Amino acid sequence: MSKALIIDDEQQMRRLLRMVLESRGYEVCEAAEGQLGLQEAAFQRPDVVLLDLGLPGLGGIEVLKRLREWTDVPVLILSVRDHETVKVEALELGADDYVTKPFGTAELLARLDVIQRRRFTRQSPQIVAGALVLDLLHHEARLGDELLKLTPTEFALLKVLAEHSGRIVTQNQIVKQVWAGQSSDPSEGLRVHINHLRKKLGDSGPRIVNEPGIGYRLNSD
Amino acid sequence: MSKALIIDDEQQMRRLLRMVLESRGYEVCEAAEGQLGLQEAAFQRPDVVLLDLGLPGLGGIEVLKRLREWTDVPVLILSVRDHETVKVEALELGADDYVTKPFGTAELLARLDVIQRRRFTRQSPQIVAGALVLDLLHHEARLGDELLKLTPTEFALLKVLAEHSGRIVTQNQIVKQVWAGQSSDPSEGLRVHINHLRKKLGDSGPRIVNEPGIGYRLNSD
DNA sequence: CCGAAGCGTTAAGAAGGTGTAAACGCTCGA
DNA sequence: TCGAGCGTTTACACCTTCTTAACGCTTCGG
Repeated sequence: MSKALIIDDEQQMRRLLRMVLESRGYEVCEAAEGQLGLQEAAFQRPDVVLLDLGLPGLGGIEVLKRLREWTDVPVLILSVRDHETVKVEALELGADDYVTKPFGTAELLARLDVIQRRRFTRQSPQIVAGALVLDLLHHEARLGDELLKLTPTEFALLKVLAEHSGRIVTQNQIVKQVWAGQSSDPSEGLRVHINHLRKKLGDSGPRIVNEPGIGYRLNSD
Repeated sequence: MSKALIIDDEQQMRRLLRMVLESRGYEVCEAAEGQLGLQEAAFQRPDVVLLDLGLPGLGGIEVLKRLREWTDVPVLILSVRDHETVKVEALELGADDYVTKPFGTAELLARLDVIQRRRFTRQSPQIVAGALVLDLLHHEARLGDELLKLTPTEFALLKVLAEHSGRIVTQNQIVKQVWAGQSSDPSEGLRVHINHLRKKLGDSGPRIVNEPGIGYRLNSD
């Protein structure tokens, strides 16, 4: 049986959600405030979290952020606002889906189903090259424990190199994949981005070595 | 789960293909136009591409050509035409197989299976001459376990020699292939590059022997 | 024996590719 | 409207690679 954690300050909403969820066979626990929600999450280890964005005190976004620091539990966002920015922010922080109040119970349950099903099949597609790990889903690059701060172009570039880790990738291949379908000729700028990447990768991690006249190679040792 | 990319301008065809593929467990993405198809291919990284030859705008042949500039993803050609010439052209450009519309779903799936199975067993085109292995795709030259560090010219030169391993290659032939399309006359400099190659090949591996007045020969023993 | 032709080897200048920093222009959000 | 972040361009120093030239060696025919 799955366990669900509700974090919402309105008691009425909590009661409604509890009824719907219990009727569906969920075990339910609640928290009326952000800080308590985090404690409950750590203590109860729910299988899914329903999080209201309009929390007093510690806001929903902040709760989600702290939650994501240590767990990947699926989070379904509840909000009366339909501000696109907040929605996007929440999803980028790793929320799994979003429902706008008021919502029908059918819609809620449907989205929960999707999340739960995804949970078992999901594992982020990722590319590993030595200590370097690229999480394609979350657009994250890690070097050991450290989270690299890469621009989109840098990420795409590193992705191409890491996909063929240890082998040469032609400059042509790199340009075609990173700048797919663009008319401008970035063959000059490629060197600049390589330079940036090398700086961010540092001295200890994998190295990007040049094969003069041909292309680049990512050496993961 | 494998990911398939459909590039076809007819929506009906795309829908049909999507149904068939998804029922087989493929994850499907689509593009209705050639240029978009190329972008999708770069972005989505499909495991197989289904490409219609009769595309408006950027034609199917052209799409295949550009695709092959940077990826080896298996491509299955779809076409209403049964023109032998186009078929041959596509296959020579590196298409993996060909289905003529209208086609049965069984036939389509069978060919996809073949392509997918081949994908895992396939290896880069390479030239072998004794202990020397030239990987043309990755621009790598190996002598036993050792990776040779060759300049582009040296690699091209060694490639010509290795292709005709054990046979004489005329100086003329060498120059024509290595310095194809260049105006300068490097017939003098050839000796220098041969010299460099011999040094890098060492004493134990294959030897480049001279046939006075004629050309060179690569002896793989 | 001698000279010429072809080849191997080395060195040095020329050409082109690469690393790096800085400046510019663009987009997007505050 | 402004500023931050990012992509791109530009410029220049540096290094690799290519080419050219020179010289000594071997071979072969006169």
